[in-house]
Amino acid sequence: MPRKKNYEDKDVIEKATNLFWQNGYQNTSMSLLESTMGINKFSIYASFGSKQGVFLASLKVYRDQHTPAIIKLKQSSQGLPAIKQFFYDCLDIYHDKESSKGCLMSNTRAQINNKEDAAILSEIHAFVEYQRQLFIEKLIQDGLEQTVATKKANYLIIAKQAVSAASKVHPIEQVNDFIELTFSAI
Amino acid sequence: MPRKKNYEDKDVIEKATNLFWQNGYQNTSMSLLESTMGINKFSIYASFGSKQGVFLASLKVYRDQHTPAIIKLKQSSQGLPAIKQFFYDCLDIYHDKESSKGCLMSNTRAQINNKEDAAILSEIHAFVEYQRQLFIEKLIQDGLEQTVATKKANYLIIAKQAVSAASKVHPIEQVNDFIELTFSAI
DNA sequence: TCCATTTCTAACCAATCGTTTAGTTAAAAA
DNA sequence: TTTTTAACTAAACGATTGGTTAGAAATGGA
Repeated sequence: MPRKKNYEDKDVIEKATNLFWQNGYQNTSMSLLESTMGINKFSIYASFGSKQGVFLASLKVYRDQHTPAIIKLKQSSQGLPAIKQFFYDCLDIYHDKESSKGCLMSNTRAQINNKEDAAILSEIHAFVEYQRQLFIEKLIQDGLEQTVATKKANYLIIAKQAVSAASKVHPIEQVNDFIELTFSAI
Repeated sequence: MPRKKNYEDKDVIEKATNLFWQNGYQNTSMSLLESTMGINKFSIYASFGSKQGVFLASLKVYRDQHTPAIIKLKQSSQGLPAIKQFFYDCLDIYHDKESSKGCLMSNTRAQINNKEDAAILSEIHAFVEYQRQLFIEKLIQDGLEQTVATKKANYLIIAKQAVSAASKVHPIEQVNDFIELTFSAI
């Protein structure tokens, strides 16, 4: 009996994701979201509850973009080389015609320090922790001991953060060199 | 003939520096600066022109805090080991009773994306580029070729960014491990 | 056709942002 | 002591922030 929505949550949240990715959470205002998503503030709040709600939904969209690369890594028979390939696959995700926007998760963690954004930080932590566990799994698959694998996974997680930050500032060749040298260390 | 100022620019800008370092540029409001610096908004604008002016002055204070570590690196007879020591010296600067605030320059570069903040980004770029050149200089001192030294310096600059970001999130032992593995690669 | 229900538009809210200004106070030159 | 000049206080500026709401428009079952 009610009136029908003339937009799909999936469609508008994808536009929001790209906007957050470009501008960051704080630098993306509700009015900008309004015009980019193509729907009214009322509709945004009806569908997502708050600006943070829109962002959390965007993080899920962003997370899902990694699923192919994650599956590829998970199912690889190789260990360390597959992790390196995963670095390059993610680097591809960061890039968007000529320039890199970096990793939305890493970007956000660097921009947020309010306590009220705990839900966001927790989502980011889960994203990173999942990858860390996956790295450990693959390194053990290579025959490494648990403690050694963990240490190297910690190293790789920090290095991956660096790849995200560096891709936004440094030329792609320097980022590639960084990845190669990073993996030559272990 | 005029009335005397009852504050020193040097004193109030030091307080502003710590505030920016804790909260970031955008999350530090003029009212917060007012109360922390202990002077009125009028005085802030009289002395520094704008919020960006306060921040640029803060960046200079921050830069100067690195002078001892820079001199130590510059005058060292060692090459790569001295650079590693420089990493640890900077890590000390980031730490402030129990927790790390990271590098103010790195933090800011990760937080800023407005075009109007070009002056800030240029200051940061100069800070980083100076260190990159210094790394190249020390690596050549080790007997490396120019091109090889440059490649390794690029790697180290990205790694140093990573140290800053990681120090804010990961336990100190993991950051130390990262530094050791980073330098074992070259 | 009427009614219940939901989405839409558009104006509006209080709070806060960085910045400015009118008016007062203090201090040194005259 | 008077005058001049700059530093001070405090209030307000217009713009923008995230968020709300009243009422019109649209839908489908009765």
